[in-house]
Amino acid sequence: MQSSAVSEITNTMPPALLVSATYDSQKKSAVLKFYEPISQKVLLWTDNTGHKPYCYSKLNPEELKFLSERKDIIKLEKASKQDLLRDRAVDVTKIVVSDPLAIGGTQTDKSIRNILETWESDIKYYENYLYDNSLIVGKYYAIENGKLKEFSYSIPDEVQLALKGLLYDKLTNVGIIDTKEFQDHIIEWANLLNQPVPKIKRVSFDIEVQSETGRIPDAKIAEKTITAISFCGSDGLKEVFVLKLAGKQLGTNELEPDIKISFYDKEVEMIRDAFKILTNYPFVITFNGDDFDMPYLYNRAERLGIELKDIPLIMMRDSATLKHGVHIDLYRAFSNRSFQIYAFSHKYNDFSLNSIAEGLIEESKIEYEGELDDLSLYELANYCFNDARITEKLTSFNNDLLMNLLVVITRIGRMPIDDISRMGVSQWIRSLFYYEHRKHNYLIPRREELEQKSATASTEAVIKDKKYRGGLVVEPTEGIHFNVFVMDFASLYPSIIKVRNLSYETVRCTHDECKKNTIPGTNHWVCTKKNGLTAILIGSLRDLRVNYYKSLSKNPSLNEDQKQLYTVVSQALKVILNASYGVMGAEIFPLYCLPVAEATTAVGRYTILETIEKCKSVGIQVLYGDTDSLFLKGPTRDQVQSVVNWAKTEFGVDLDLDKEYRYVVFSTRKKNYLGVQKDGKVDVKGLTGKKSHTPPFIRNLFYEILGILSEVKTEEEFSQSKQKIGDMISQYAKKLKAKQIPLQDLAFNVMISKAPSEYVKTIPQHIRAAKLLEQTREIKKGDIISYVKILNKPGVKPVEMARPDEIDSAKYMEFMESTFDQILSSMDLDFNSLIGAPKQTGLDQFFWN
DNA sequence: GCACGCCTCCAGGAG
DNA sequence: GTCTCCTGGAGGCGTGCC
Repeated sequence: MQSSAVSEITNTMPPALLVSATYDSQKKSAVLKFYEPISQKVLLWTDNTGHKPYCYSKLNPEELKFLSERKDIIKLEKASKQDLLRDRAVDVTKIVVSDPLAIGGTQTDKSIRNILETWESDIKYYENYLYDNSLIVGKYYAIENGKLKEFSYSIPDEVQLALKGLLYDKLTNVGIIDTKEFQDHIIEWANLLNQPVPKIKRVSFDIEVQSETGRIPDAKIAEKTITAISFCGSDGLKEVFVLKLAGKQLGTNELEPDIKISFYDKEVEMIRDAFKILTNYPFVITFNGDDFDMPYLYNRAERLGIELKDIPLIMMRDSATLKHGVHIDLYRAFSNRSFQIYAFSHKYNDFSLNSIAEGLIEESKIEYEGELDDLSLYELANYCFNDARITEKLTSFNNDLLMNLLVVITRIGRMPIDDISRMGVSQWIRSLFYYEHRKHNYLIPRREELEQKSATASTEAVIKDKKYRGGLVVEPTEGIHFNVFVMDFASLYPSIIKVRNLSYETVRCTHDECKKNTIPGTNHWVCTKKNGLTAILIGSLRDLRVNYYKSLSKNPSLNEDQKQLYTVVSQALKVILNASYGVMGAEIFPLYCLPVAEATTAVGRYTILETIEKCKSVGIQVLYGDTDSLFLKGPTRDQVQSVVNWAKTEFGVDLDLDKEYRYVVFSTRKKNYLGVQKDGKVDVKGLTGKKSHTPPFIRNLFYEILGILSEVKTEEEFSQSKQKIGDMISQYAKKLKAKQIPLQDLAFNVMISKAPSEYVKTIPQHIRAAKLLEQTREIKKGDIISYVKILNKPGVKPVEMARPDEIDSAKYMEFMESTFDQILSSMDLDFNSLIGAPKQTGLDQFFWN
């Protein structure tokens, strides 16, 4: 008999991490999920305080009397809330109900939010429960005598000391933010974020299913047999189940010796055993389990006659979870753009398990010839286990980086960890803001109340169809520049939000006397009487990251584990802060407020423009700049310091030295440059040669050229390098002309961002190729299409369908020319003369000679 | 009929 | 389903020329 990883809490619980919350529709109560790190179990706790769902109305209880006849209405209660938009108290009626569906159900004639104008009726019940009880997911709690109690680990002295230093640094509080309220927030954040993150016990699993050629099995029907199930646990479990099928070769066992393999005669027995393993772990990890593995297993189990009570899974509208444990679908987590860019620095380009694994952990899926169904049983086992192993490794590399990040973001967003892993930044920030509203008894505004503010934009975007103007990009100074300093403003937009007190309720506030506190370049003004909620929340997180965690993560007196935590916290803050401005300008964000986003970028442009003027006035040449960065040509330390000090006192922003380049090459193009740092490291920005869709042979040539450039130290060496570069390019050009380049290396790799049929306005090249591919296999959005350019008809063909003799070499030469001109033109080199083509006729001559 | 210029769509990237 | 700014390739369409 296996012991379950889960148990119901009766009366007591040792300190455990609050990880998730749900609603139990049978018991009609909120249920909390705790992870207890010593027993490594999930503990369930059902509310015993009688908390009930509710929403608010501005009608008084008398006017709402007609509701009291309903059985699902418990009571109507007078309440007073603070209305931030109008800066005054407001009387409301709290409508308390017995079931969340009474408020937000789909029955249009019954659900209260459909028949009345209501406030705070679009919040999930378990979220309400968390907010009302000031429960913070990711915090430790204990239970004594049936009562929930906060639990805090003590923080090392040197960490507390660093915090004090931050609070007494007066310079960090330029602006009108009230020091006391602001500093209380900082302390509260630090105490929460400094709590240790426990090791989370987990298992990953993966299933394989029989399938027809090119068809993806349907998880809803689950009519095909499950042939293998593999598991990989953080505790060292390595196990794979394989179904013996008639006519299948056994093959030879090439599994690593520590992997346990079991063969089954009956699929249903294999599934039952799989359920035993899954219930034995508090956390279950999958790759695409929401859409495939979990529903397939669930529906297949049902189809094979396993009773519902014996299936430990729960299917929801667009996700899947466990009755007791927590399910994290890594496909959902890694698809989050904020994670992809800010936490994992764009090391993977698409969201397939293989790309993510190659980019982050240098692992890949096992390749096989032919069909999966043709593999021997041992081969299948090996393939299947490898997927589970990679999936687990994606959560454990870098000392459990991903798990730790999720826990820390959970703390900031006050949101269950399974929701954090599935939802975007706008949802995280929504949750954080709702929590804060409840904490201070502020009424959360309805969308319509905020819409009035967003109706009028006062700036015009540079790009057509955009709502407001964004960051400023300085025209680069063309040429090669030696000894270049890159300065950047630390968290510019969050700094602006803090210093200018920006928030939905403070921008264009109701007070007449605030109207003279204007935002440059707009007709907006900002409140001078009250601190903005956004300014406090984002501002305090910004100060923590910039002044505290960045240095804590390098503090030599701390041990590795501690430093690790602070690095993770710093990264989590980076993710949140980078998104915080953007959501203010996103309609899907419930507190969307266009003037806040507009004011933020307007002040950003003002700040960088004024700083450029300041640089000029102290004699520094500014070569380029983009939004929050400045490229300075050979400034002295003193010059830099004077600008830094000026920016701090004038605007309250931190201007930091980001990089020193030995030299930088600019063309006339914005967002396009190449820089070589003092240690020879090459930075390439925006150039086509680097882009992921560029054919490998051009990208390889591009990187070889960068290799040459990284060696260059002086202007003389630079001239010498030109010869080498020329030789290299003409060598590749000759190969191309002679058709010696393998087809694979000629392929453009472009992602299809919607279903092929949805391209109606124009048919791009990769879609033309995809349509040819569709004849043999299914094409979904998110797939990467590999195609080559050919001479005939549509001009493109999928690589696997093309022949070497139909390649359009001239097209490739054109692409090479434009790609390398991006660097060559500003180095005084000409592509055509490099490859030995005559000036006038250029490419044509080169080709037909 | 076809070269061209102009605009739009699309993808990928910087910040 | 955070945002705007920028580049480059190709498709689509109208215009004017032969």
